[in-house]
Amino acid sequence: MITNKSCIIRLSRYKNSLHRLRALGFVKVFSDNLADAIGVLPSQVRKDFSLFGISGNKRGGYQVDTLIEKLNTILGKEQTQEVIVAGLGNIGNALMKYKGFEKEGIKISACFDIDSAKYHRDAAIPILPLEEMKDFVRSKRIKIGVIAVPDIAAQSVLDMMLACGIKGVLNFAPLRLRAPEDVVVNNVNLELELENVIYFVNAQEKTKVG
Amino acid sequence: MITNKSCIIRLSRYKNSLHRLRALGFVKVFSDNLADAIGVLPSQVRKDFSLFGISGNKRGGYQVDTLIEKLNTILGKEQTQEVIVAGLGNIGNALMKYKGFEKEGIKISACFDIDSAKYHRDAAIPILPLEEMKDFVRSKRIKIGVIAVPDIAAQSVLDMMLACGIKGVLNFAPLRLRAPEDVVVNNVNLELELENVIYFVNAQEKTKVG
DNA sequence: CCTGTTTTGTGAAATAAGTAACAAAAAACT
DNA sequence: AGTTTTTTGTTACTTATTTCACAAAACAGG
Repeated sequence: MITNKSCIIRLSRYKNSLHRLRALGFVKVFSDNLADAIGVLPSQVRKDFSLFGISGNKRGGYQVDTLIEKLNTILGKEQTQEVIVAGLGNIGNALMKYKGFEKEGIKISACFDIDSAKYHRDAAIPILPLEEMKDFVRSKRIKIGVIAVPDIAAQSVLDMMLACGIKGVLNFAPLRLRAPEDVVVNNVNLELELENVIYFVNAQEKTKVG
Repeated sequence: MITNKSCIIRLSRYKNSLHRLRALGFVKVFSDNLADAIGVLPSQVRKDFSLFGISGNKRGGYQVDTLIEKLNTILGKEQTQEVIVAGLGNIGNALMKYKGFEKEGIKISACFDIDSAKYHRDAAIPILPLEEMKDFVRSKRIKIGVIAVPDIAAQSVLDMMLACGIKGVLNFAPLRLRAPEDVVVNNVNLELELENVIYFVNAQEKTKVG
């Protein structure tokens, strides 16, 4: 099992670029096309592929269709992935309306919230009470959850998800959650991402002056 | 200038943890408290601090207040950072309503969109036509922008921002944007983050079986 | 004031990640 | 058919990041 997160992220990027290239009429690509597209060196592309046993043709490059298929297999996208969302605040709402997931084979199957005013059982994406999470997740064998609840509730929602059998979580709450080793927690922290930009802009300014 | 992005991200995390620790009554902390809080080793904490010339007291640890101040200085947070947002779709909307920024000293000064139905000049955060970006950004000397527009528009919005003098961008569009070397572009791609979780969950499953 | 303990700060060692280089394969051209 | 060109796949090299280890400083207790 490859544990290098940035390598997996690159695979996703290759895949995205390949979709665009295919739309432009490309039937085969070379490592330097992909490298250009995502901003790395061609040798990085070949190395990444080599790690996952993806091979092309010497001088012939890679067949776009085959490559996309292989990447989808590696990334676990042969079938639609169902996920649940906890928390129907700003972020939860945006995620539910977000069009980007569907075309990537990701389906939000339900949203869970604590506020009964928000429940909407018959919506395209049903909004259910937290108490129903266990039944829902177990019956549908869902493995992936998104945490979009306020900080204070995040750990208890994670614990609830774990109890339901969820094995991977995307966490938007800006704190470190405790989970067993075999559970994947990926954090997205918007303040932090912005702070990062701010730091580098300031640092840039300083070096320019000094 | 330190160019190690993950190091800067850790600094932000230390700062966030320190706020929580302070709220709990901590006056001083040790490297292993912070290490625990963000999930790294104590030596990593000390090394990060050492890189930025942050020092504590041997045996006495670090004063929480002083440490927060130093981190804020490094992260460029002595004064409120103003940012603009382009695109009032799902993500743009969520960002504008999001409470997390304010307490981090980040202020969304305006939002720009192409759709005249959305304009709202007198709102707390004004929603303005894209054409007004240049005047607005220049008069307020804003350096940071957020791109939350559809893929196809992303590059042209970035170019517009660059022409306004924006020096750092947080990009939510799932493609690589071209920008000069001295401009910071930080990408947040939600599909990709989820795909990453999906990959590791699947990989976990496989190793368990095989 | 001395001894023992704790915790920092840093230079050295280990690990991980990225880059370069080149032989081998495949296609194109003559 | 042979030669040239192109592009992969992999090994070796380089750079970056993390972890270890320990001396030096600071405090506490007798």
